Amino acid sequence: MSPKSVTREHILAFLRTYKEKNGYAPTLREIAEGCAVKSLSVVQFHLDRLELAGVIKRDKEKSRSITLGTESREYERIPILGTIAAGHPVSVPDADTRSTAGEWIEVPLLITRGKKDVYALHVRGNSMVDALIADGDIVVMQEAQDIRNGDVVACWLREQQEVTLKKIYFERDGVRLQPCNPYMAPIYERAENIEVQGKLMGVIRRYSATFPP
Amino acid sequence: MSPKSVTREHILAFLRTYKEKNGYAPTLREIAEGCAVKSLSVVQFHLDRLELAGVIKRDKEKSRSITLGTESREYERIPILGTIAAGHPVSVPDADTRSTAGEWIEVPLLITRGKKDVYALHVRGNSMVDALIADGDIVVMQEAQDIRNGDVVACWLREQQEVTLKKIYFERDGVRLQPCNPYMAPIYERAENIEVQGKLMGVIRRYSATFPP
DNA sequence: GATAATGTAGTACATATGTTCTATATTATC
DNA sequence: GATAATATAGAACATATGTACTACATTATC
Repeated sequence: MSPKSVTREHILAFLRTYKEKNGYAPTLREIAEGCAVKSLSVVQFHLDRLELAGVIKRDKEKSRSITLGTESREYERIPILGTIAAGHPVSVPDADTRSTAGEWIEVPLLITRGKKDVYALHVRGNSMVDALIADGDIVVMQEAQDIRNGDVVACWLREQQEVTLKKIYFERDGVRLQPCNPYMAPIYERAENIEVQGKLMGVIRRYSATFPP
Repeated sequence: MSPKSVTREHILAFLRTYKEKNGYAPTLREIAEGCAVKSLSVVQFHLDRLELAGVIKRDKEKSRSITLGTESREYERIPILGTIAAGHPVSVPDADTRSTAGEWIEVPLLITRGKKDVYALHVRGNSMVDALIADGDIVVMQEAQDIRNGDVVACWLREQQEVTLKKIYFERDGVRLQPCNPYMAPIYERAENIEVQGKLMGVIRRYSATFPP
């Protein structure tokens, strides 16, 4: 049997764990040490083969530039697919385009509850303070399906050309949109004017420490 | 208005797009070139600030080791020490009592930034909507120390006998408390009347699944 | 067993890259 | 306007890091 190079497999495994742990790729010397290989050229050799096989990719003369072809997906890692702002509808890439999303965030199970089709959006601007959502927040959303009374949804108001985050109630004359801020009054819309773009699952806010106001 | 350092924001944006495009982080020189900054030390300077603010993380003397806060895959388990409500001061048990805390929550490192003395509180009531915090939210706090201008703090107003969450600014005649809702006006208090009880680090909100109204 | 294919070691080198220092400009604060 | 805080520039430096080359060992194939 051809051993298929145990060292090569070892290097590949090392790459995965190292990137998982550190968030960036190792150097040739770190690989050599981590895989008990005594020579840099050996690492070069195997990396060349791995690259030829299309398992990894790296850029010439750039340090720590190894990227893995297979991205390990795991746990509660969800993609940050874009930005939500008042004047723009939420546009979410197709499921297949999603793998290329650059930013990810891990959110508590408390929020996602293990649901599928969950993604996150950066919040830009202060147009959603009436939903108690601030500029810079990250909102966790689920794709619009099975919307029920009381769900907090992002909906696009066609006439007004804006996105709003409100509790939704389907009533006999139309739709009631209730702000999350209990001190604010609801608005009423015809069903044709609203387009539900996603269901709100949670909010993650972080107060930046050292930035001036 | 304070510019919030346009260069710093630029660098942060550059980091995001570069990592998204290449799969690994840029070097200091690449950042300098990409952000039209002429000096490496300027890049160093801003990276230090960004790291201090917990937005990025990087490892000493390692090239291309910048990771974005939103990529952090780690969690921290922190105790939920009690409840924060308008009419009651925040009472936090001693550090030694803490191990016996019954409730815990896992929060993203994005929020805690690995700091010590971090704990969580349930929010009860709607008295803090002006801080964009809703009934049922969980706030992540840090014990009151090293409070700086612009920090969001929980403070007990002695005269009024109430807790409020506001951005704090120490000015020459007293203290300015600025609501997080940018559409609301600040209040001014004498320093003797306020007692800072903790620094706000983050908020976790979960929208409960479809309770009827 | 000869020969080629494959894998490993070692070393030298150029440069890519983070660090540190000083000096100067710009902006806030009182 | 004086003083501090913040931001930018420039250069010198140490080393981290990828590359290139030769030599030797191990395994496969006939």
